[in-house]
Amino acid sequence: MLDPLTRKLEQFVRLSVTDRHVLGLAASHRIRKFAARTDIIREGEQPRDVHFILSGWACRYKQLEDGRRQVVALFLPGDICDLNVFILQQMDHSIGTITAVTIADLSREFLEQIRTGYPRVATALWWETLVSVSIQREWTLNLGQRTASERVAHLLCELFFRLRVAGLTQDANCDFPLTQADLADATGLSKVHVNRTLQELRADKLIVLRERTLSILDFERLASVGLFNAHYLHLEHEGHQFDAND
Amino acid sequence: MLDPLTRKLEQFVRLSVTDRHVLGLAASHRIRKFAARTDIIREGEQPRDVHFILSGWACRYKQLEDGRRQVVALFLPGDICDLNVFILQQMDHSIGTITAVTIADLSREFLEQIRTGYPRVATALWWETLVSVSIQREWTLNLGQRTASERVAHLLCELFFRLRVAGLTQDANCDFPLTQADLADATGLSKVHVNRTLQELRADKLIVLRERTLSILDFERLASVGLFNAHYLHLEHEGHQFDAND
DNA sequence: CGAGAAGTTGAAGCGTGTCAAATGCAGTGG
DNA sequence: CCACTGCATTTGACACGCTTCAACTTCTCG
Repeated sequence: MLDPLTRKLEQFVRLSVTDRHVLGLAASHRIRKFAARTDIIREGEQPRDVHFILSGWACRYKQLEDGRRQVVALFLPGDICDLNVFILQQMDHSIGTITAVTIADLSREFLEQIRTGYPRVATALWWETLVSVSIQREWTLNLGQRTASERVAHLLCELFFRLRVAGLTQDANCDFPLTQADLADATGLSKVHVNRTLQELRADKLIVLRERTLSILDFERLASVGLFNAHYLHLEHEGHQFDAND
Repeated sequence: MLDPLTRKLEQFVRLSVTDRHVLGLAASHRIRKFAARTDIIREGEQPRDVHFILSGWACRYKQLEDGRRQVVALFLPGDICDLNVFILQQMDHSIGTITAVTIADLSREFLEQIRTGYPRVATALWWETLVSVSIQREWTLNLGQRTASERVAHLLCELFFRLRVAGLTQDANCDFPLTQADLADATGLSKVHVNRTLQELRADKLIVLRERTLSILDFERLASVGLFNAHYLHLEHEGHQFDAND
């Protein structure tokens, strides 16, 4: 079994044995665990490390002074939070856990070492960053243009897709620890309306969602309801020019 | 007068004479002009260069199949579009001009040269990228949580702030080439509602906006209406550890 | 078994969208 | 110089998607 960081980056670039070795070391070095519903880092704090999620779900969120809360990104196992954000002086948002989470801290020094000595790994990290930015743009589109049912359907498609790539689905099923309140914060809808929207999707025989498990009954139709097109996830893996030869 | 790319990057990092020299060359090498309301690159195409905006306004936008359109970012003079996006196979969005625009194309080779030989410049480019991603997150918050008048006020504050940093304001005034339709696409509102919202801001003596010129009558109050806080623009310039000594 | 969290339901209100028409403004050609 | 054209802005009336509030039910877990 590959270590998770190698697995993640090989989505983008084929790595050499030494590449894998250095990643395996990095991802097993400093491990931290967090309980569900706690903050890993808060707005205003100074970021120290890059976080690699080994297990569990987390989110990036921003809050307005009056308490309104927007989840601006969701992190699944294998995701990397805030590559090189330590260039900035302070966090402009917080990162909190949804479930219990295990992370590997990747140090500034490690990343510097990658940058200078492991170009393919650096490329893969770049790629991962660009994908997460692309997802951010798609969320902007989601919030700005899609209706409630489109938003929810789109988000479910995206998450299922990303989980599948991470090997965290069984057939059409996956763990789904988000509460309706979480979905509301991520889609910019009220809890009540998320509830009604989910009922609509259930009534249309598109999904089953109960006991923290999601089943997609008809991905095609769900994708069409959510106007979902996976292009923005950039999973093409056609970067053969970057592949290792050894 | 500094060349514009040096000016931009010195927002973040103090550069050496050689740093400036190489940037001056890069930003004067391949220059292209585009008319207003044309596309620089379209969704699905393969990106070739990074674009540095010498003059004019442009935007990044995404469209749904049925025509709904979301502006996900605005580019002002001095902004850089899509740093290193050429790692990806194809554009997941389009970039179009608002006004006539002049860009300098920065080649892949130039950026590679920077990465290996000009670490402070590379850091500054990184910083610029991280800021643009931070802006993207703030827009997500804007669309997800703020009301119509908050959204518009917030956007006006952000643009005025960015223009000021770029030296493109005179006192409380600036050129403002966005139409109400553009504002609608950027804020996820309808044109009609943007119109009413602007009237509200005008009635409250917060702004004057006519003949493509914006005047901010009371920035403090406009910022408070829009729940605007400039932190996310990361203009602190405290990265002294990165400054050049020569 | 009890208590708090998560989910569900109904009713009412409002913020924003939609539609349609009028006005203003700038550029173009006769 | 004026009519013509087209785009941007403005206005009014109405519709509706979503929010809010409040109560109730169902889960979860110590």
